[in-house]
Order: sequence, then C-alpha cells, then structure tokens
Amino acid sequence: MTRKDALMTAAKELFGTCGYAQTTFKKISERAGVALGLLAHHYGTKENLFLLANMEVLENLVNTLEQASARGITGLERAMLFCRAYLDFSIAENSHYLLLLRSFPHKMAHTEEGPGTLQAEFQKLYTLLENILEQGNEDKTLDIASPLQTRQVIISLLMGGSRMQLLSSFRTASLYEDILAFIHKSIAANPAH
Amino acid sequence: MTRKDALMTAAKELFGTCGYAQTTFKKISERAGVALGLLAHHYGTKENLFLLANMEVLENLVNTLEQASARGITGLERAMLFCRAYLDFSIAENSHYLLLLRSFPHKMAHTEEGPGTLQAEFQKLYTLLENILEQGNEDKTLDIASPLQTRQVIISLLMGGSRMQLLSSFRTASLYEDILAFIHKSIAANPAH
Amino acid sequence: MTRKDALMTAAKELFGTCGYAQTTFKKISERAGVALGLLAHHYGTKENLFLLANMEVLENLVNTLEQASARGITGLERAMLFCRAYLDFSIAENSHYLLLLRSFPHKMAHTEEGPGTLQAEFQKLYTLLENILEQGNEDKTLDIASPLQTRQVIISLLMGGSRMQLLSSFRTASLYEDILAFIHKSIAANPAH
Amino acid sequence: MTRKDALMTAAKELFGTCGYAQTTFKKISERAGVALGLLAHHYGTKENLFLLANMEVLENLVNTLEQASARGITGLERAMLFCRAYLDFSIAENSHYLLLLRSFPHKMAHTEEGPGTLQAEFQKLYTLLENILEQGNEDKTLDIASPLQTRQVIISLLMGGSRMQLLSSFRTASLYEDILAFIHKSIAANPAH
DNA sequence: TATGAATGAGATTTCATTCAT
DNA sequence: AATGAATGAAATCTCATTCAT
Repeated sequence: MTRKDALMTAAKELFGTCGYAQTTFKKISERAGVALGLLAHHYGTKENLFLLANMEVLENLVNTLEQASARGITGLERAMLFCRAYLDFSIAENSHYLLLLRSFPHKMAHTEEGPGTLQAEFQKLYTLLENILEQGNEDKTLDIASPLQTRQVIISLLMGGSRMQLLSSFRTASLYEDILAFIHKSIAANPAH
Repeated sequence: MTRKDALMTAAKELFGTCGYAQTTFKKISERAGVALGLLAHHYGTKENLFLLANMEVLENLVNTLEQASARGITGLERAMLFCRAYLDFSIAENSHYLLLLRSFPHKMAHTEEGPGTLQAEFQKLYTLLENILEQGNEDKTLDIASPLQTRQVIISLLMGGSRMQLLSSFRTASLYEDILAFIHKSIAANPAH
Repeated sequence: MTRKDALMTAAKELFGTCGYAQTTFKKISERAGVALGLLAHHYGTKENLFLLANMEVLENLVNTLEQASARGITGLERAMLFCRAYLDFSIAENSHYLLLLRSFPHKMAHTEEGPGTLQAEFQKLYTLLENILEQGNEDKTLDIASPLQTRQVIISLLMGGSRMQLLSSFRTASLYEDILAFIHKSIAANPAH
Repeated sequence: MTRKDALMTAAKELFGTCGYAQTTFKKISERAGVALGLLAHHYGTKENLFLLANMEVLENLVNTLEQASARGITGLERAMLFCRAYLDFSIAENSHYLLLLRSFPHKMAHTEEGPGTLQAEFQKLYTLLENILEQGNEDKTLDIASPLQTRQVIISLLMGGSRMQLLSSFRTASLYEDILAFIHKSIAANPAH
C-alpha cells in the first residue's frame, strides 16, 4: 500500500469513528504512519479529503447494491436483495460505511451538484431502488402505491436502522433481520389475491 | 425572557442547525445578544450546555408522545398516534427536534447512564412504544412477532425518516404520510382473520 | 463570626493551600458560604485582600515572637525561644503561616514601603531578632561576628526550613528539632572559654 | 539557536522572574521572537514546558554539585564545596536557578515519582550531600549526629538563603559568605578534640 | 449589608495549512 | 515524493470586577 493509500484508509477510519471535527490531520498522519505534510500534498484540504473518502465508500456501496440486486428475478426478490446488501455493507469489514453516516447531515448540503459528486452518486442509489420497485409494481410481486414514495421510506429505514445499529446504545441482536421482515411485510403483494 | 433563557434558545437553534462542532460560544452569545461570559456563568461547559439543551427537547418529546398516545384506545390506534406525534414534533415550530438528531452519533455514546440522563430519557421513549405494541398484541389489533424488535424497527424508521426530511436534499412532499402508511401496513392485524 | 470574617478566613486558607493565582473569588465565597459580591464589597480587589490577609498573619507572627522571646533571660535563651516560636507558629492550627510562604516571592517586591505595610511588619521581625542577637553578644552567651549578618542567616534557615516542612515532599520527622540544634551549635558561645 | 531552544530559554527566564502563573504563552513567544503556536507544537502544554525547563536547570545544578564536591578530599571540604557551589550556581549567569525556586511550592507536590522526574533528580541532590556528610562522619572532619537530618537542615538553609538573596528585599551583601561560615561552625569537628 | 447576574479581557490550547529543505 | 517545523486564527474557558436589585 502506498503512503497515499495509507492516508486514505486512516482517514476513512478516523472520520468514521470520530467524526469530521474530531479527526485532525495529525491523527490521520500518525495512524497512517506517514509525514503530516503528505496529507496536504496528496489531498489538499481536509474538506476535500473527506469528500473523496465519502465518494469512494459511496461508489463501493452503489456497486455492491447494483450487483446484489441484479441477482434477483422479480421486483420483490430484487428489492429484498437490495435491502439485505445495504445492511450487510453497513457492517462489512473495511466497507467504512460508518463514514457515510457522518457525511449526511454535515456535508451533503453544502456540496455542489453535478456528475461526479456525492449528490450524483446518491442519486444512483435512489434511482436503482426506484427502478426495482417499479419493476415489482409491474410484475405484481409488490403492492405499493408509488415507487418514488416507497423508495424514500425504505431508504429512510435502511439509514435509520444502520445508524441505530452502529451508533446507538439501544441495539438489539436481530435488528437487521427485523427490518427486512418489516419491509417485506409492508411491500410484498399478498399472494392470495 | 431572561438572558439565561435567551442563551438556551439560541443554543438549541444553533446546535440544531450547525451541529455541535460548528456552534461556538461566540455565535450563541451573539445570537442571544448577551455577553460571551454569561454562557460559562450559567451553563459551565459547552458539553454541559449541549446535554442540557438535548435533555429539555427530549423531555418535551417524551411528554408529547405520552399525551398523544394516551388519546387512543386500541394498541394499533395508540401506535399510530405515537408515530404521528413523533413526526409532527420533528417539524413543529420551536420544538428544536433537530437538536436531537445532532446528539445521536456524537454524544450519546459517551454519556453515563443513570436517572436524569439522556440515556434514561430515551429509554422512556422506547419503553412507551414497547408497551403500546404489547397492548396491541393482546387486543389483537397488531400482528407483530415481538414488541421489542418491532419497537426497534419503528424507531429506526421514525428517526431515519425525520433525518431524511430535515437534513437530506432528497426530500419528497409526502414522506411523513408515506412512513405512517408503511408502518400501518406492516404492523396492523389483518381484519379479515 | 460575621460574613466578613468568614471571607477572610476562607481567603487565608485558600491562598495558603492553593496559592494566589489558583485562588479565585468564587472559591473563597463558596468556602465561606457567602455571596460572591461581598468580597469586593468588603475587601475591594483580590490584591488588597491578599495583602490584608498576609498582614494579619504577619502581625500574629510578630506578636507571638515578641511574647515568646520575652520569656527568656539571656540572649542565647531568647534567640532559641524566638526560633522555636517561629517554627511552632508555622505548624500551629489556624495560624495560616502557609499564607506567608506564598507571599514572599510574588507580592512582597511590589508593595510600597512605609508604616502599616508588610515591609514594615517584616522589618519588626528582623529587628527583634537582631536586638536579641546583640544582647547575646553583650552578655557573652552568643559567639557571633555580626548580629545583622547572623540574623539574615537564621531567618533564611527558619523560612527555608518551614518551607521544606510544609511544601516539600522531602520531609523528615525531626526537622524542626534538628534546625534548632543546628542553630544552637552555630551561635552558642563555647562555655569552656 | 533553533527556535525551539529560543522558546526554552525565554521560558526559563520568564518562569524564573515572573513565576508560573504570570508567565503567559504570549510573553514567551514574544520574547523568543517566534510564533505563538510553536510552543504547543514543540512542548505541548504549559505545564509540560515548565517541568521540562525545571528538569534542565536541576540537572545542571546536580552536575555542578557533583563536579564541585568531587574536588574535595575530606568530608568537611567536600561539604563546604557542595554548599559554595550551590550558592554560586544560584547567582550564576544563565543558570536560571530562579526557576527552581518557583517550582517548589507550586508544582513539585503534584508531580509523579519515578526516574526522569523532578522528584528523582532532587533525590540525587539530597543523596549526594548525605553521602558527603557520611564520609565526614567517618573521617572525623564532621561532628554531626545524623547525616540524613543534617542534610535536611543544610538544604533548608541553602534554599532559604538563595530565596532570601534572590527574591527578598531584605538582602545583605555578605549573606552567602555568612551562610557558609554558619554551616561550617555548626558541622565542623572541633580539631582540638 | 447582601446577592448573584453580567461583562469582557485574556489565558491556554487546537489545528488546518504553508513552506523550506 | 516526503518531511515536520512554523504560523496565526479561532475556540473554549476563566475570572476579577461591576452593577442593579
């Protein structure tokens, strides 16, 4: 691993566990075991480093979700695969999902739009789920009024649930399974009909 | 309004909109229109002020939820009243719910347990919902496997949804109604049975 | 005890144990159990309070030394009584001698001269010992070259010794007795001659 | 001289002349002619800088005393060389002895024990003198009851005397010579016996 | 006399960023 | 590419002193 990569990895860990403000250049360089000056040399400002780190994690997440949901046939199958992959990613080794939880409120609002931005990458994630839900509406495996609206609710739950799991002290062991069951019950078409 | 109260109000607003790190004593005192030193005089440290502000908001939230859910009869009614009151509170004028969203990741984990703490107050909220769900299980208006587990999912969704609404740029107009419908569909007992 | 006196007592204790800088008006008023504002009301500035407290302690010390040394007959006796009384005073309950140790380097240099000042009161102490030593020279119970110079040495030792006893971690149980023996050996006239 | 050294020198001077509390980072950096932030960069906290400065001065003192006392043969000679070297050091150019006088009451008590600490270095000084006094007891050039106890008295006098000389307004020109004569008279064995 | 809220200057400390080597 | 010394702005927090009641 190059020193540049070591810095990025250390940054992802520290931003994720300590948050943006509590993560300093000094901590990052010490954890990476390289000189302080290299941070500015390779990544410029702290803000830029943070956004870049988020971008990498988010791209990994979107790729993972695309691959996972592609393994299903029906809309319902693919929706559940999407959700399971999301939750798995949040607790996967080295996925650095925690970092994304830090970025939501603090930084997202201030970033510009346009391709190649966090905004644009998040949009992919939203659109992916929306398309899956639309398919489910067409193949009758889902019983939802609006793919767009349901997408919002599901993503709210996935983000809220992973936050509960990773940051709260009110955890339960089966949370992720419970969330998946909850979603399934709410969106699956009643086969009896 | 005393100067002490003015400081607390300014603190709630700024902590809520800017987050903990970006809120400075200077900003708070300027917004409140009082001298900088009064903050330390009345509230001690920034940490203490933050916790106190959160405590006030959280107590208001819990009170609101208790009163709202008491207006229902069946478990299902009360559960839905609970959820609606939660979401209403999150966007109510002067509820300063935003502040609570800031407190989760950053501070909650580090606070001690015991009565009078944020932890204890949050526990009330969780227990209230759990009791409601248990009632619904008994009066057959709910169809859920475990009140504890369902409680976790619902709260994840309420928190995730309010976060989406208040902090994200991917909002939809009907999000809160959609969340309530989503929950209802997932937990309501099928009357046909 | 009036509130004014309670403040003075608390001030002596805190200045003595914590030093000038670490003693705050808040600490003093809290220890005395009276309102903060009374300090300024009764004593004006911190500097003034400190000087006044020192003055009281120093006057007590000088009185004690005058009375103690008056109980001896010969110069040697009176010199030893002076030294013993000094050391006893330093560890007496409620003498607040510790306070004087704080005042030496920090404040003495900046005080004005003139009657009623710390300077003037210290001068009494020095002169008292010098007179005793002069008497010892005349009555042949002492063998010293110069009362003035010997006075300086003895007071250096008394102050250094009490500082060692009260502030250092290198204490020995018999220090004060050893100091008295040391002084006696150095100044007592050899009776054989 | 590097900027780091310039800061240390300025710190020694200011701590010595103004004391701990009155010496500010601003004063130190201005006197050293470097940026304020360098202090934290090189030395961390004020406390740490103070301890480090004391440590350097104290090590110099101990070295000086070891070398000086090694130049004597008998216990008496070496004891007097020790004392003279101590007093000379206290007024030597650039010895920054004044700093040590500040450290006694304020900081010493709170420092931990262990090698490399101020405590341990002071212990060397005490032990050196004690060994010298023991030798004098054996070679009959000293007439003292206990090397340990006498050590305490002598060091009390050296510290008290140097404090009188450097910090008091009641100085006499010959103080240091008088102190040495006083000690000699008290500890030297009577050659007639 | 008594109270404690109120003020604002100043202290320590942190830290992103720059720059000489 | 690599290093870490250097800078200075800004943050938190302290506290003597003032003042209205």
